Amino acid sequence: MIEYSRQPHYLVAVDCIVFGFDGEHLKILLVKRGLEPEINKWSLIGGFVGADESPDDAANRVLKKMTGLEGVYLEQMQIYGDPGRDPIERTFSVGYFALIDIHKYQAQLNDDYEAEWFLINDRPKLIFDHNQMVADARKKLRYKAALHPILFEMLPKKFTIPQLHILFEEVNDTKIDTRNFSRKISSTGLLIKLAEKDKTGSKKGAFYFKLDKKKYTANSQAFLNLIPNLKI
Amino acid sequence: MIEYSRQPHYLVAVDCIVFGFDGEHLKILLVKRGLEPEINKWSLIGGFVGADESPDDAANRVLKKMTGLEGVYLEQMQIYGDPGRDPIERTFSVGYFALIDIHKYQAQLNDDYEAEWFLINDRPKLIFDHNQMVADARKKLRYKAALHPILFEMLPKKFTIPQLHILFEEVNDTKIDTRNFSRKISSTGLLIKLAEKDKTGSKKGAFYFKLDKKKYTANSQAFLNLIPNLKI
DNA sequence: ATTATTAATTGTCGTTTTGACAATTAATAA
DNA sequence: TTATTAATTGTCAAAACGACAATTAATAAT
Repeated sequence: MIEYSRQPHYLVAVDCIVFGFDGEHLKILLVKRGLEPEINKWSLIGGFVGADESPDDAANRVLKKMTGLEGVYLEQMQIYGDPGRDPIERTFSVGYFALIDIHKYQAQLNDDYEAEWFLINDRPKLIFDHNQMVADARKKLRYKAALHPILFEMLPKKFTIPQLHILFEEVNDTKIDTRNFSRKISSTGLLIKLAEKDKTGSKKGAFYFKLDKKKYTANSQAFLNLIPNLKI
Repeated sequence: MIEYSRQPHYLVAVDCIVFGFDGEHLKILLVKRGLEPEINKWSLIGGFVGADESPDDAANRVLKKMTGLEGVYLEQMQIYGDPGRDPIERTFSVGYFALIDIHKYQAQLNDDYEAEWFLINDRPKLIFDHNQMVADARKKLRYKAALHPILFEMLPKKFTIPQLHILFEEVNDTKIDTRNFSRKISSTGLLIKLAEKDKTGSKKGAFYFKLDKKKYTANSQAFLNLIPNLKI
């Protein structure tokens, strides 16, 4: 008879791929690892799941510590649990991706934890299977963002259509026609046009928009087909 | 400094929601639990992750044992890890859902393991958080099946359009217009019409179809929008 | 042999969505 | 006043969509 006591016990951790957008490029937040093995090498932000917290709790705790932010958009990807993925001891890791407004990130934490933002396409090699995690996160972000309005999570409260446009192009690594993009975004009914314009970067200026929070909350799970000619 | 040795260690398990289709209704496979606590109560099929296997390995092992099948369609849902979800000891469980051809299921295993198929809408209460897992699995199955051609995994090699139609209606718990359904399924180009007809259940008979394996493999990740007026 | 019955199969049409395409507008700089 | 630059908006044909019911192929009944 199988009994609990005879079963092997393992460490369980979380690792977060933190995405941000600086107005031009998609970025991820990495830290220099603070413990052996592989100390001082670049890794995802993460930590062990404590005795009294769920994996989601642990991810939120780690995010709070490393970004200063609470209530971040967080999505569980999958569990990474190949034997030997951690050379010291069998460790399972629950992978998450997080979307944050990079401007809310508390920059002093860079020094505190040796954290740094990297361009998604120009990042250092990471420890263990973290490179695979990043690849998986990018794929899942692309998938989800094609169907659901989640990319707003990476923009400030006021943003312009051109900003949103660039973000979509960055995430999907493709060019999107401005006319069709505007029409599609507009047809979601999720945006509210503000009177103010963003004059940085152009003479004409681009109108600011904000999210219609009510509709956004109500429609956050809606299928939207936001990417033309989508193939995954 | 955080060190591995000071961290708590936990049990890690897998639990599988096994879906099948008997031609009329969606069903799930349940077993009477063979160990304390909650022995002899209905539960999902599952087991602990062994020292030398990944969670995917463990899920496949458990599925092989309980259904006799290998290479089953298996999809990881999420990890269940609330403290206290298992009253004996902190245990994480990786939830999977599996789609199998119910006719390939080896029925003698019913007796060997006290396993039984239940209508998805008429099933016993399950142990721990397994009821939540089933609800999550149903939702995820619906989501995935709306976008990707995965329901074929629950049908035999030869199947008819009416069979497929009923399966879609069962999964989505809604009526779907036959004309629009046929057109949409046909437009995927995934089906090959056979000469043979299925005469059971109607005088006219319904033509058998089979999957175009090549296109299926190539398109298994394609977005298809298979459900009309989809809201999730 | 003809008709009745039953379920499978197929077709139409107006509306909406899509994707490919470039001209216009609003502001500042020259 | 004109030039410049980026934001914004419009058209059109093709495809996809959803709502709708008639026809067909087989067997059973008369």
